[in-house]
Amino acid sequence: MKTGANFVERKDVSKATLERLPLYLRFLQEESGRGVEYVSSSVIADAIMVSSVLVRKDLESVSSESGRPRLGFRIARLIADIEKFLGYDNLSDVVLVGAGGLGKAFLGYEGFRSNGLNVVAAFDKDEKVVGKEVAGKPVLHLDDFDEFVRTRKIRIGIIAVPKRAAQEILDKMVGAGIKAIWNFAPAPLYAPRGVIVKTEDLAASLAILAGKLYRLDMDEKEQL
Amino acid sequence: MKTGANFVERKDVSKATLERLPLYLRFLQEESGRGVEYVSSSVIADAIMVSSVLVRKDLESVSSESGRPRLGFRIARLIADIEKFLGYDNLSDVVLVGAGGLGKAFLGYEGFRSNGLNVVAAFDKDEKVVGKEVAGKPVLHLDDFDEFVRTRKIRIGIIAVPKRAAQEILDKMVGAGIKAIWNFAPAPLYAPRGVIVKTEDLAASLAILAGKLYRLDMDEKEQL
DNA sequence: CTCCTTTCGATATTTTTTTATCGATATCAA
DNA sequence: TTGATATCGATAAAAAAATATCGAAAGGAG
Repeated sequence: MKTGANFVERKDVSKATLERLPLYLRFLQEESGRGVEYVSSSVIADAIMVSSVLVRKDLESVSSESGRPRLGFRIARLIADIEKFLGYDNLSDVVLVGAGGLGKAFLGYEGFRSNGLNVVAAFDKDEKVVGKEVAGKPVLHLDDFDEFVRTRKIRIGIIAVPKRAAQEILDKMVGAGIKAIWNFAPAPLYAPRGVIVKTEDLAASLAILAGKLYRLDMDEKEQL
Repeated sequence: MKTGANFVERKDVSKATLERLPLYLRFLQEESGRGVEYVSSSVIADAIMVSSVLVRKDLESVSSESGRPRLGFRIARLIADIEKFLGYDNLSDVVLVGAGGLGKAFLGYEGFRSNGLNVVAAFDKDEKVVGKEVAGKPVLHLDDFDEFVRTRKIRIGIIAVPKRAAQEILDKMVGAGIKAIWNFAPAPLYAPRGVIVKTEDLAASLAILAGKLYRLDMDEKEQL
């Protein structure tokens, strides 16, 4: 057999590190907002609930400046470094396909902007929503998708359509030049090499949580 | 310093395995629906985009029956085993706090049900939404939260409120006896031991995707 | 100025997760 | 019946990620 997923994942930081960086960033921004100038790895560690060694290791890969003994890291610099590494310095435009419940929620979701992301428009086929605005963002007809994306050179797309339509939308996105896709349809999708797909299975995520709870209960019973 | 996160995570399966099981389950259910009776590890592997060895290893931890050479695994049995392991055999009731955009989306999200989860009601303070129904689920006032949860013995909660209210809601949930919390507010929350919290940072997730794309671009430029 | 404490950063170690390999076995076809 | 082969499961190896340890440096206290 062949070994599966062989996605784009260059650069030297681990996937796990990549997932922690935004958490560090958020914490640092908060501290910075409160006037703090320096922060030690253990403070970050406690806030994020990881070990301080891990924090230092993570920061090492992105920081342009060493931490200073007895003081810690310069927050301002750290923020700049992480943002640069994550690509937040150029606000990324994002398009969304599917203006149902979840789609609308994204249009209004606070916090994208602060992470350097900008959902510029939604697309749908349903005449009932096309032409309207949600949270100030236009809902356009899917027929206009291709041109819109091409002319704006948008490279990030969110899929929030029913399962059965998801693959079709993905293909459409790829055809329009989109390079990174965040998929919320509960279906595995196939994309050509060079296109990054992250499927976010909400049901599965919640299920994992429920599963943990379940097995926790079991353990408790065993102990009695 | 102290080593960080020390959460509930007993039983022998790895976290990574735990995250793949629902994906296997979904795939198996689809196949089963199409009348297939047996499936080999490589077929699952291809669908989920992992290696077949990994699939066998994962299944080993939960399956009550060995796979059969040349045939594969009995789908029906596998589904039952995974569901049992994940705790899907007792439909878990879930409550949601925050009936804004994201909250409403969850109330209507297809796919929870099929994963053994049942969002029974939403709670909010906003009089404009309280008393209404969304996707057939009632939106109740937050004042009734405690009683509702206690009498129904609900143990899973979803937080979909603005950041500033999140910790308060978490405390309320814990007070009402909830043991597992899925948090969508972009804030780190603190919970007592024994309560599982999974913070789902949508902005960060999208940011990670954008970051990958960004660094991919960088690499391409370097190569030219 | 000197000592003390905090914190870093480098290295080594452990743990976890994934992949590779290979003999055994059960089904299918002739 | 017999042989070919897809597929499993066990074991070993590799890779990846997290943790432990410790000397060095830098700021603060006396």
